[in-house]
This record gives sequence, structure tokens and C-alpha cells, in this order.
Amino acid sequence: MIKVAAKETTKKTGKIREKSEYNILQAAQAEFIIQGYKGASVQSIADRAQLPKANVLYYFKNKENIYHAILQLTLDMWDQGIGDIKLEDGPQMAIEKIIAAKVKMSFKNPNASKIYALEIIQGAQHLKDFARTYLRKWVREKAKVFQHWIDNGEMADVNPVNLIFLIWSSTQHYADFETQILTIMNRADYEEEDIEQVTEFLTDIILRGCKLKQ
Amino acid sequence: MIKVAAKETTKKTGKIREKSEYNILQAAQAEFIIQGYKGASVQSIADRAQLPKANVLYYFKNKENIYHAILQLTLDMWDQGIGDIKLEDGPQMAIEKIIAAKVKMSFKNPNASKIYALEIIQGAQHLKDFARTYLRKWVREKAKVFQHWIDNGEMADVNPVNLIFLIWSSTQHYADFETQILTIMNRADYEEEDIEQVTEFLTDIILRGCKLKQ
DNA sequence: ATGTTTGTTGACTGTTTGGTCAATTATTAT
DNA sequence: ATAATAATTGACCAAACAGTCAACAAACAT
Repeated sequence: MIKVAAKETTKKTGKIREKSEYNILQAAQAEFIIQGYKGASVQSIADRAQLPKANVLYYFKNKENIYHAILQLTLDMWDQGIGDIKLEDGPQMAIEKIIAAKVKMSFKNPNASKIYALEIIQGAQHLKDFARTYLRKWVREKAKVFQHWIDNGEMADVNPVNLIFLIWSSTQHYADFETQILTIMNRADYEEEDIEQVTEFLTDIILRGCKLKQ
Repeated sequence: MIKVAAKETTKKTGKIREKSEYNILQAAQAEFIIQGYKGASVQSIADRAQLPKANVLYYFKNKENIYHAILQLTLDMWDQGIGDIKLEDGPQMAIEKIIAAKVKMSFKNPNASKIYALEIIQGAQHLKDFARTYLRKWVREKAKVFQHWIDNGEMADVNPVNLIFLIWSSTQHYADFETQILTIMNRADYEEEDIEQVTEFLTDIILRGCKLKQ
């Protein structure tokens, strides 16, 4: 589930270290989702990674460090996976691109999305700065672009911030509520074609909602 | 945050009991959101309720019982708050009604929504039956009504299940991601007028997405 | 008034927790 | 080969944990 991007830890990364850290983070991610931060025990993470607890604590010197490493990977992935929207794309292509990117992320990496969602729902206790600075800036920038298109008569006059929330929530939902959705649809797993189907559905309906009235 | 509906516990409900239980559940709800089920300690719940731990355990004989009581109230509230959709309403009024009801619930009772979201994201460990039976039935029934309108040429041919997910997620988002949304909008709290604004936004855009093409 | 139920609480218990440490073994560099 | 560094792990500890219990106080019913 965890996809390690180009790592840049301060520690020297020997081969064993790299592999062990990956292994531990993989185990920890699952454990943190199921049990929550406080509820996940280092022992249970170690068990899942098939390592002695002391070994886990050798690589990450405490539980919080493990969690922070996971959050960092999650944010990196988000940063990398979410396509940028450019003025020259125009509203239609921009919305298509952003929905496609987010749906893909949700289906390909639901666990990252879940970790993030848990963190926010629980009050962003470990993410305060990120939400306050980076995210606010991101939303405002994108909202500005949408507003430009609106002023320019390229799309309907919808509230850009609400539009971003709509795209965010409707795409994210397929990751965070995976359990519920699969249950409702009576399925065991998502399949490749679900990505296309959902992307098309959301793109269609949201684009129609943003088209100029005539 | 907790709104106690007409209670029907098996235990006799003396006045003191009723008040204490309410007080404890209120404290526990906040604690379970912040710390998660396993992470919340009975001691911390007791502290928040300003009661000795032993007293809390006198009213609810263990932690799981507290949590179950909260989940039950959450489901009751959901069941009661979500308006029904009827064939005779037609698609437009049905969508308006359901969005309005869900947005209102999200803004008026975000904590209930958060508890529910945490449960689902973490795998619905305490809700398996609910999700498997009740919810599936609910979605299928509503999807059937939408399908009828589609077949009858009263609305565009969109996938009804995806439409329900879209309405669910976009409305729920304002409760679950409250922290993030308030941060982005640089606000301390939601205000009454936010309910209208969001309801109008979502209703407009989703209705336009469901209108027949011509 | 008196007995009975209901509520209150400090003290206790066995278990699990995060984290340390020292002793030992692998790996690598020279 | 040997020294230095990295990795492994069982044993250990203080703190926090869920839950019990017995002793007592309040409230209530008659």
C-alpha cells in the first residue's frame, strides 16, 4: 500500500535499513488505520511486520516517529499524485484532469487517503501546520484560477471553494468509505474498471454542473 | 452534541441515571473522536465528565458498552434525520430534500457524523451488521426509485448508486472534515448561513447534473 | 421510622503499554 | 584478519490501562 517516493531521510540508508523501514511502515500503516494512533501498539506493529518489538524501535526510535514517517509519505504522495491545474487548460480540461487524478489516487492507494482522513477527523493533531499553511494556500490558489474562468465567462458562476470541496469529497469517498461501498455493492474488492466508471460519472455530472447556462 | 432520542434502555431510567448517562456519553463522544476507540481511556472519559472512573463504570459496565450506546444514538439520529424519498416527489424535489436534510445533519451534528466516519474508515468493526444489512437495503431501495425516474424520462441517465454516493460524500464532508474546512476558510466555527449556502450550492450543481439533456 | 434500592468512590489487581539496555551476532571497510 | 559499525533481541521497568469490590451515603418506598 505504501509507495515510497524518492527517500531523503537524514539517516544513511543501507540496504537492510531501507527494506526494514519499508516493511515496518507497511505494517504500521495498516495497524494505525485499524486501531488509530493511540490504539496501535508497537508490539502489534512488530507482530504484523514479523519482527521483535525492540527491532522496530531500533529503526524508529518511538511510536510517534513511525507515525510521522507515514504521514510524510502520505503527504508526499498526495503532493505528487494530484495534478496541477493550469490557466491555459481551461475549466473543462482542468476539472477532468483533477477528478481523474484524485479518483486514481483513491482507488490505487486507499490506505493513504484513510490515514489522512482519520487525521483530519480527529482534529489534525499531528498535521496542524500542514492544514494551516500548505493546504489553505493550495485551495486559495486553485480557487483563484476557477474564479478567473468564471469572470471570463468560461464556466458557470459557482463558488470555487465549494467546487473544490465537492471534487475533493466525492473522489476521496471511494477510498475512505471503501468498506461501506464494497459492502453496499456486495463486492470483495475494487476492480480496474471501477476507476474509469467512477471517473466518468463524476466528471460528467460535475462538468454539467459547471457548464454555462444558455 | 449528542441528542438523546426517546430512550428505551432495558434498565429503569431514574432521573439521576438519565442525567449521568447523558453526561458520560457527551464526554465519551468527544473522547472517542479525538483518541479513537482503543485510544480513549475510561479515566479520560471520567475526567471529561468530571466523575470518578468507578462511577462511569457503574452506569456503563465497560468501555465497549459506552461506545455501543454512542453508536446506537448515532444510528438513531441518522435514521431519523435523513428524509425519505418518495416516488411522487419526483427527482428534483427528492434530491432537494435529501441534500437539505444531510447538510443540516452535518452542520448541526458533526460529531455524530465523525463517529460514524471513523467507524467505517477503520473497517466498521463494531458496525458490520448495520452496514451489511440495513445500509445496503437503504441504498438499493433509493437507487431503485432513481432508476424508475430515469426509465420514465424524468431525469438524466446517471448511475443511481454513484449519485447516492455523491450526495452522501459531498454533504458528509462538511461534518467530517470540519477542521480542515474551517482552517481553509480561516474561520473558528460554522455559522447558520453556511447551511443555506452549502445546501444551495450542492443542490444547484447536482440538480443540473441530473437534468435531462436537450 | 425503617428497610430497600440506587448512587458514590478510594483502593486494589492483573495486564498491557512505550521505551531502555546490555549482550550478542552480522556486515562492512581496511 | 581485524576493527568498527550496523542489526538483532530477550529481559526488564515504570506508567497507564480496564475492570472489580467493598464500604458507605442518598434517595425512595412503605
